[in-house]
Amino acid sequence: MEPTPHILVVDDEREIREPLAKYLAKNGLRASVAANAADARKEMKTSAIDLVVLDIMMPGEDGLSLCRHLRETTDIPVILLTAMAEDTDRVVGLEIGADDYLTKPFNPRELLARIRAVLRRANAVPRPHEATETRRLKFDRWLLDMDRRELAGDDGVAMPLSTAEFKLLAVFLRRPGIVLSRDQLLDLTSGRAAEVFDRTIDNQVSRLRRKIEADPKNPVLVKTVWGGGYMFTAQVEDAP
Amino acid sequence: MEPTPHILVVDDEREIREPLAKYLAKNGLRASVAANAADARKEMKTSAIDLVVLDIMMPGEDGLSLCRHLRETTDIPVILLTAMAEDTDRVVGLEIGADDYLTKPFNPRELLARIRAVLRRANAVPRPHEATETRRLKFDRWLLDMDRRELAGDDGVAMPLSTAEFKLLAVFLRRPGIVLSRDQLLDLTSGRAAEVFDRTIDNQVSRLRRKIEADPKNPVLVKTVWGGGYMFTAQVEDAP
DNA sequence: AGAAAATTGTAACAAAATGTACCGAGCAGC
DNA sequence: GCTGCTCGGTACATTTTGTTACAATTTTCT
Repeated sequence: MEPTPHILVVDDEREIREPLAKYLAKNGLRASVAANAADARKEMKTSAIDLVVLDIMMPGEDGLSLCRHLRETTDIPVILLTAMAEDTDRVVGLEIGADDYLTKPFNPRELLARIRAVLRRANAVPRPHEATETRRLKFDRWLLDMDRRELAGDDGVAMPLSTAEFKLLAVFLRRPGIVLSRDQLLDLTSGRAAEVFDRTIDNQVSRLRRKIEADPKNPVLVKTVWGGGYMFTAQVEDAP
Repeated sequence: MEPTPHILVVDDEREIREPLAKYLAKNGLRASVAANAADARKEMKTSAIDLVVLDIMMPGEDGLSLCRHLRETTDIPVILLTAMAEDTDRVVGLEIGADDYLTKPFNPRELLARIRAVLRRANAVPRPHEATETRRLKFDRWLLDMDRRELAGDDGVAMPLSTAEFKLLAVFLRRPGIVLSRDQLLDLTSGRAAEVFDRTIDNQVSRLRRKIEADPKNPVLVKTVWGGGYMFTAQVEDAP
């Protein structure tokens, strides 16, 4: 997949953040930095981040909050940095779903080892629908075969999908009931980052609607959330 | 973006209540306090509370009783504080339907983390298969599907709602019979704070009325409270 | 009561965001 | 090469939303 994993280091202390990024870059990883949760979110919108190293104690939005957000809206692995080795912190951090944690001060070499371990684990454990299990998904009056990349109606009639349409639909089916911004969708479907003013997703949504919505003028499956993005709103279930 | 959640701390000990509210306020939450269950009820009638932190052991009306009441008449999340870590307490508290609990003495940071977790859970659009709660609300002659973001009349005819209209209606339905100021509504719907003189909410109420009121000139569902704001006055019930 | 002030309703306008027709570059297969 | 399809970019129509202005309404003040 990815030749060089891209790590995002989020820490409000420049004396931690910068040398750490340099160290990671020196050891064959791409590294970006962010000084707070807001910057981190921005960075993740424009770059395809593979793993986040996150300081739990930061001014503004709490690290825990960002971690939980990541856990719930993406499946990007997170390694927490915490200043104190208190039990409550460990429990809370892992409850939220961090993949690992380190207590400051830490040995950079150990962090590197853990990053590699987590990435290995993340790549080994397949994402939900890239797994061997659910290869056919049912929604509304449609059935999508992920292997054949074919969409068929209730009546068995096939609806041909282009590659981009299939990818977009697959992304939606994996995240029903969640608002996805255009940036997220662009990143998730093609790995690109939106430059100036990108209407690509609008067009693809328009094309997808034309194929799967009964009445494309009044979309029911792919709702647009004004100022937010798009949301897939339909029950999705496995079809064995 | 996100409206500022408003937390109500109910505890009879001032030494707990006050510092806790200050701590929450410092961490980006709005916080009110109440010393007993009666005050808590009063406070909830005048403010739009998003979450209640409730000490289970209080003189007068019992905390458990208030919790049960909240659970049965609203869907405002509750986090219980309990002095004893006994099994009976945990069982009783969760049976009643508290969303979480902590045993005193507790780490404020942990409470903050749990508050955020509960709020996120409450705000998150649930995945279809988790959607066993109340995602369809009935009022007057209307039925609002929170998942599909669709409003339908008694006769089944759909009434299209814009994003802002849907958000406003959803906020009202979650707090029937409570006066909401324009500031609160602006915060709850769009997360904005009113600058100089903002008639945005007036307009959105006007537009919403045009769609859901039988006679928009004589509104029955969304009453205006002169000098106070607006109040939704209609029975709201779950529609399974 | 009547006048004045405060507050609300909403039409009208402006700004922002979205839908989609169309065009052309790229790319596969022939 | 040619043909047909895909897909991103552009342009323009449409929709949605915030702001302003002013009339209507309610309260307050003589």
